[in-house]
Amino acid sequence: MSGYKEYKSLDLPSLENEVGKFWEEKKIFEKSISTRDGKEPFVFYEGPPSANGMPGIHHVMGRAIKDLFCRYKTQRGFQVNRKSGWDTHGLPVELSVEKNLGITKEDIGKKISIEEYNAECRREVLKYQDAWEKLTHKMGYWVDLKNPYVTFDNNYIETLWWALKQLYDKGLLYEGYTIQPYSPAAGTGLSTHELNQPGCYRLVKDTTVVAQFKVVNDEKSKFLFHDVQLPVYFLAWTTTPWTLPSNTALTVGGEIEYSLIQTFNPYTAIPINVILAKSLIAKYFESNFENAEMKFEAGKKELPWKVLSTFKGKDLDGVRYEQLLPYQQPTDGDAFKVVTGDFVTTEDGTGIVHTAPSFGSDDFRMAKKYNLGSLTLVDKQGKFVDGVGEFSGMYVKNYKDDKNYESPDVLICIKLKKENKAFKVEKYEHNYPHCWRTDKPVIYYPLDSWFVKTTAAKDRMMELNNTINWKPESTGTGRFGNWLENLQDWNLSRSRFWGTPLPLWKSEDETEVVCIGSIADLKEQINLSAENAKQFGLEYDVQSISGNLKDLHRPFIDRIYLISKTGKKLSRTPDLVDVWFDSGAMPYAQWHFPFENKELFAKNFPADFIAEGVDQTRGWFFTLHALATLLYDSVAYKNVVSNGLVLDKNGNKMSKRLGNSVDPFETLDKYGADATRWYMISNSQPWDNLKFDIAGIDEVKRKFFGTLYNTYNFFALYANIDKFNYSEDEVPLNKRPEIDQWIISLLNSLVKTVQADFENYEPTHAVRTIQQFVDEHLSNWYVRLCRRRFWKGDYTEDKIAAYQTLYKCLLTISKLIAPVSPFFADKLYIDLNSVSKKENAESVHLSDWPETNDKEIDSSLEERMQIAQDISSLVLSLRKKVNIKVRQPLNKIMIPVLNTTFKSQVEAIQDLVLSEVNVKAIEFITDAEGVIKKKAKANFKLLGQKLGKNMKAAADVIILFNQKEIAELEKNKAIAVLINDNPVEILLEEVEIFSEDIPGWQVANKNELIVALDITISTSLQEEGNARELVNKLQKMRKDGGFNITDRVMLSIEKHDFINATILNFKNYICAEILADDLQMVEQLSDAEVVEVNDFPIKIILKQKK
RNA sequence: AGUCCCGUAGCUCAGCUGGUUAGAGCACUACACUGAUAAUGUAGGGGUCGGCAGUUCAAAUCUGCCCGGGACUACCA
Repeated sequence: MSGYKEYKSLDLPSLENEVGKFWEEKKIFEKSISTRDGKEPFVFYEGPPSANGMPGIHHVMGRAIKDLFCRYKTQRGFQVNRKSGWDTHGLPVELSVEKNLGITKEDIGKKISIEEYNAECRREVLKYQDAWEKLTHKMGYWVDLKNPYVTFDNNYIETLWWALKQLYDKGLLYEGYTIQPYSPAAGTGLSTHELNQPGCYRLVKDTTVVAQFKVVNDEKSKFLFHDVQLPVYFLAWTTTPWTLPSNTALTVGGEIEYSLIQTFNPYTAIPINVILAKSLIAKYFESNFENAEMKFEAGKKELPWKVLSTFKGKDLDGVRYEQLLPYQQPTDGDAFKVVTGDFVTTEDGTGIVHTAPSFGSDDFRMAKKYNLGSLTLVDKQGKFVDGVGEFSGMYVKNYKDDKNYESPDVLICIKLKKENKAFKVEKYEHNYPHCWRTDKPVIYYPLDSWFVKTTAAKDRMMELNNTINWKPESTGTGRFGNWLENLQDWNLSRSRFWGTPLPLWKSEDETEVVCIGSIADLKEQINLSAENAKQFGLEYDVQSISGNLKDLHRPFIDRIYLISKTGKKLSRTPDLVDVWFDSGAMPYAQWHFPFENKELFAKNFPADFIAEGVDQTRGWFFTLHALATLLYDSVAYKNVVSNGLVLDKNGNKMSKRLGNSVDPFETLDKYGADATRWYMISNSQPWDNLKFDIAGIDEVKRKFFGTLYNTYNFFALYANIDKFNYSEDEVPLNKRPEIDQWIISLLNSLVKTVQADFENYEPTHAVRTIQQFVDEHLSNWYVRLCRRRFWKGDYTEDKIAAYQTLYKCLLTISKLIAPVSPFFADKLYIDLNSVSKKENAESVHLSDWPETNDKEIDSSLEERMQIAQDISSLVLSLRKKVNIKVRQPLNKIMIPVLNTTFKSQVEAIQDLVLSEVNVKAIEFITDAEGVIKKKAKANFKLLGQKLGKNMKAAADVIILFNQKEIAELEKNKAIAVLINDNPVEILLEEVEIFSEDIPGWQVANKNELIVALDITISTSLQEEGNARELVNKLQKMRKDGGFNITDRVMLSIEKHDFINATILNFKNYICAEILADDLQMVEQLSDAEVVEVNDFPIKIILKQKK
């Protein structure tokens, strides 16, 4: 029979390689699903990564979390399908293609055809697929890579169309002309997601101006001119002076108080009256010069001012003013008047907001509400259109990196200053969004877009969100909840090339719109178009148009046009769909639902579990949720883990630029996936950021895997000698020694804890608990104390019990760690099981989660063992204090006992302790002898509630209780005392009674436990100590001599006064320990080895018996 | 600017619903032990629990404000 595999060293990477090959050959992953056929599914959705970039170490983190719960659920008996996916559309792909080809957006369709361009994107997008798959295998992430969903797939797109059509039919898809972030440099609108790439908002210094808008004196405004004949101006602040030519209104807050102030223009010194929010006066005027003499020179600081009147914003409603920069006038509505809006604040500016409907969304809203006209005097390239005087053709920001660039912001301010239209011009530092791709400032610009009316389902989305189990909870209620509360409609349109085309066909006059929900639908529309065309005598070649259906991307789809029944030509709206729609619709699209797999979909919706980075909260987590709510009035996922970032060891973000990023392949190659995964999961909660330190992986490897490996090797070594293969009947637990019962009890508790933690998506606690069990309890206590049981004596029931116990612990551990460290776990499982054949699973990942047995949990035993460990630790520390090595036996330890339960607890573990600390006996000291002095201490928790304010005084009283008082308390279970002159009865259970030091002994204590050690060494103890020392040296000689553990030996020792008696008295012991068949004392030994035994040189010859 | 998370030993982190010597591992130092040996044990130093206030008999723990780090959100003129 071949025994348990023994190992020379722990080499995780090569072990993983081997296990990985085994999984592949035996199709273990496939079996982990197929063997669960018919079982309850546990539905997991894989968030699709984009394979146009290399995977990073944070992907290992994210995937470790996903993998561990899927594996765990499999062990629990669920069937866990894991379809992989690739996110293939979107700007990042397009941009890297542009970069590769050295082109810009404007070149597409000119220098390169859309067809070629998109073909390039298709190639680019899976550029690193190999690397991703390699990482997947290497890190042991189990996901079905053979049948991934790919978002550029026609089938996938068809489902997206279906979803869009559903929304369209429900009236949840609409077209709107709105103000959106727009990057003139990139020539595209930007999504909020893109705008919120890290670093997009940057502190910039802009030239800002408080402009003067001259009030028209008429019926409405005459209250402003009542006292004075001076011109009156509204003061309005802007950080974007370039929008001033497009100003068509001013917005005030209806309830905000405004003041009319008499003063001078600081630049021209022309006497003026100005209007601004009362609470902001101090921002522009110094209190020193209030009501000063009305005299001012340009450039001086002493600007006199005087409040003439104060009124509410609503009084200004409808007041007209003269256009500030009259280059062009709006034709689409009223203009140049004051309106009221609730968004106005008095935090900065003047409380009067310059309103340019084309360049701000609040502005746009005001324009809609008050039917204001608009001026769009900047084109899509970001330059002023013709007809804006000297500014015509100028770029509003330096988009072209022109060295001689002059900012229109500055020029406009200069102009306004000269014309007595600027009250204050200054540089101002503020956050402003920039295009993440071009680094250039974004402007807000009116664009036509299609929206999903997510606001319609806002309340429902919030309700459904409350049913989702978020880890951590705060992300769900806080970050996600707040986001839902402030929900805006979802802007779907993207004017790009590589992505899912919007399935909308429109007539040129925009009166007719068709939304297509499937390829069949489109075919039908094409056939209908042919009929309609015939009716109107138009040409329409069904064949050539249908030829464009093979690939639903642009440009083919754009070539399809339709003819409506009124004879109008309908062309496709050229926009693409936001890529987040792609991934948000993956629950449906991954199955090509509803065109195929209806049942499969029904079984796999919603997901039980998803996990991604916290940065996906407003990304994937949102789009999944929004679409599920809108389409199915359901959540898309029931449990979601949002993990934090992986930072470098100093807590900085990893970036290629800083050179502090960690290569996942290198890490996995060097340390292995198991150690890396274990480190990541154990080091910090998944939702906290991980400060990734390579040294931590090393520690995990040594501390955890090293210990576990050592424990296994220890087991294998002796089990092989004894040919233990678990063929014997199970030794009943109650027939096994206490220590076996104890470790089994702990093991049961461990399984329970770990199981609960995994169920609650708390992997970190689970992993730490396992680690503690393996290190502290299994290795450093159980194995350490039981070593002799394994290598001493015959193959008795006790020995079998020891093997069975340790085997069970190891096998159970292999199952518990399988979700987190799948390779090592499987190796351990297979190595154990291949000899015992106790289980019939081929791999730990096909095995079932261990059962727990509450009857095997014995908390009083666990408590006892804790006492044993404490006593041992105290005795060892005492030995250390007096410098007596453990090999030197001592007579006794003494322990004061204050009650009988404690005494019986110690008696039960007496033998363990005695052999552990090498002492002959435990002596119990009771207070009957009067040796120990009792003390009492308040139980703060109990007494605090009872006494409240008197707690402190009571504690002081109790600690001073004398022996008599304590005796009374113990006898009567209560004692009456005076606390702050109040009579109070203190109950026995409200105090803790402990003993003070034992006078005259070497004592040590831990909390209430006190241990004293008798350190007198008699001659026989000394001899025994010598014997043990000698045995130790002989064992070393055996080992150095390369003897096998089971080899028998012959021993000769040269006589020496120091050792003669020892050998005489302990001959049998010595021989037994070192497996000597013969021990001879000789007068003189030549060629002998000299060993020091307790400082005396002893000559010895040790020979292997042939 | 708002929302959320984090701040405990040199490092990485525990410390649950407030309760009296604030813990563990790593690292460091010293000493032991050892047929699990590229392990193990014991002891030691090292903390104003980010700061300030409040609630309470009692605060690392609850509340408020502030500081520092991070994430997310944001047209704030």
